[in-house]
Amino acid sequence: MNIGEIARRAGVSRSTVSYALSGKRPVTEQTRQRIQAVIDELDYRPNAAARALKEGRTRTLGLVIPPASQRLTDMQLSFVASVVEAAARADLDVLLSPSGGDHDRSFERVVSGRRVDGVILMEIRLEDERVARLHQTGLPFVTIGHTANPHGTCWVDVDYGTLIARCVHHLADLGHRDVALINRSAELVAAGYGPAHRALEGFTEAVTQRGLTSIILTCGDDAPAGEECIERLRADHPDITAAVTVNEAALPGIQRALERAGVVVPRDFSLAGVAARHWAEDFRPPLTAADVPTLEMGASAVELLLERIAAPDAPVRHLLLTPPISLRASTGPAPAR
Amino acid sequence: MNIGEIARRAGVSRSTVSYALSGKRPVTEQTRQRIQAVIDELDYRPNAAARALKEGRTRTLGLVIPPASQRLTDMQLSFVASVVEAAARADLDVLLSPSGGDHDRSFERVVSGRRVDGVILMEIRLEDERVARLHQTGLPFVTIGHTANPHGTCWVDVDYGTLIARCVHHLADLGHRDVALINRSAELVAAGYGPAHRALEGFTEAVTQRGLTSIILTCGDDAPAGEECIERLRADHPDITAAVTVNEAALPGIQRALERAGVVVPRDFSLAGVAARHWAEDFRPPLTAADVPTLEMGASAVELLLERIAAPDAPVRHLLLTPPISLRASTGPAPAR
DNA sequence: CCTTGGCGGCGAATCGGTTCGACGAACCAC
DNA sequence: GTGGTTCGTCGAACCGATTCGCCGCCAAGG
Repeated sequence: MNIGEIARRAGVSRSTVSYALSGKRPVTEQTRQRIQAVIDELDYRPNAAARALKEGRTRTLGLVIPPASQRLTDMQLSFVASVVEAAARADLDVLLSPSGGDHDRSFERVVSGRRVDGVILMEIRLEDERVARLHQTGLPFVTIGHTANPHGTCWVDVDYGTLIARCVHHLADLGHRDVALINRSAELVAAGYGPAHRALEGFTEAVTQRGLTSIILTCGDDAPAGEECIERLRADHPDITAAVTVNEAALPGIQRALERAGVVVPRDFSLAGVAARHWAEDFRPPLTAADVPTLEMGASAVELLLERIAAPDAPVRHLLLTPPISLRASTGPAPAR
Repeated sequence: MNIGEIARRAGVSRSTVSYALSGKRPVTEQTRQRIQAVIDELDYRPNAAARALKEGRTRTLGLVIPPASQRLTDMQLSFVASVVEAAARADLDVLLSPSGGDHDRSFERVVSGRRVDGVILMEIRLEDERVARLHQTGLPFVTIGHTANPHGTCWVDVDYGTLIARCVHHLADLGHRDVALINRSAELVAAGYGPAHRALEGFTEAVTQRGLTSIILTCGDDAPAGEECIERLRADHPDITAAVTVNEAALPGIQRALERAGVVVPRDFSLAGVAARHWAEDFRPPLTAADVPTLEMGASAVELLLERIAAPDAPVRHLLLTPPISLRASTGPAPAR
């Protein structure tokens, strides 16, 4: 069931079948219908490999994900979903490539076997050798998140620094004088993970600006770590009244530890941060937070990538999103001493 | 940077380069090294499309996922991760295809454009037209979950019926006389979603066998639905003492609602079920549950698929897993009346 | 010295599409 | 009737790999 078979049965040449399908040259309505009839009958679909070989493009996007062995976070998953969704809308397929760990073979296959027309990279480190590698190959790519040097690369990101700073200002406005930052895990900070670093920067800046006492904590990406973190915080700083966080996965644990300690939010303790919407809404009471627009980010990443594939030499573009902070019910005035 | 370029620079023919790379015919160590040197220098990697065209296989697996618009559950994500992981180990790439909704174009591209060597299908409905379509195309495939007619198709699944029945027996052994089933959403049940149906079957059978009073509830796949479900349950049946569930995503809400109502688990109320491990462990108190072995299932699915690709006419194989129920702390003797 | 055989390497065909140049027929204008 | 267009179609080249058949060379055996 190749194009030759179709051509033979329809009594035309292979090129005519091709033109009938692509419309790149006119074909009589009559022959077009005859061809279409044969195609429908045989359920023919052109071979993707042959087409890719001749056209020099694969109609496929590569999506590089963190190694699957470590559980993907909800937010990462959400990016995957939105990228796949956006790609499907553009009639493109998505090839997954776990990178890091011992999976660099997969990454190499994808980026240098011309298996894809472009790549979307997530979970960017401040210094990321994969970015260097992609620049080297010349393959168009867009990152979700950005490296220490933001120029020269297309990316989409959330402005964690500004958002965390806004949260701090919000808490300061409410009269809080001591604020803690519940950051991502110590490993991620050590590895130079951008959001963790930028959250820290924004926090430090805002805290200094407002003359607040600050406490900085790292916390693993799961509920037990969140519990443990709040216990640590209350043990070391019993009179703390507010915290900001970028660690959405720890929220259920944070909530549990606060409840167990008899701390009423927001009467005794205010919490704000950056989190995907459902994490914020599932928190009790609902969390005042900037909702990370994962869907929009994935879609934008695909959009930027398609632009870049179409015009590889156009100047790079960036998208730094600063979604508004949704006031919910987890922040209130500082308790009187 | 194609194979011809390498051949020219190394002073050999294209076929020799190919043989040097594949080792399918002997090549002098000397020329092999000369070729390798050129390859390293130019960072050459064979064009995947050309190879796929000639070889007739793509070294790529298709993974059909539910439409990404509806948030994927944790378990689905876990399958995706484990499939990608297992495929990477076999040096295969994974092409993602959202299906359902208006994404059938993507599905069609993947299954009939010979873009992949085989397909893994998840979120199977009891009557699933995608399975029929795949049978029609003759493309090897394996499903995670199975259809109403389990014969004729390769699949890997968890035996929800047996597991839920075991949970019911466990509760009956503890003296509980009234047991509720907290199933998946009404929509899923209506759509003929296998796990929901089989959980119901197993539940009904066990409850009948032990002569218990049963209550059957459906519940959406998120925390708020879980809360609402427990409230409904306690309003309609205030004296209920035990429940089983296959709805892991509702667990946080279930926990919250029970706490709020002052119900102490397991003193006043026992809960058991089937859930991915971390859901069970995050529950307070930790949930007595059969841990769905998602990693193993994904890996097995890939394994079965590879077998099937190698020998398409071999008899189909099934893998019905019945993981043991881990006794944790959420079940106890029925309270005295 | 001639034959046989194994080894290393080469050339050409092939996979299944797309695309370019060309060609015949029909049509119009002069 | 002839020349120029336009339209629809065809044939052939091409994309970049793999693989089959063949050939030349050198060593071993008769």
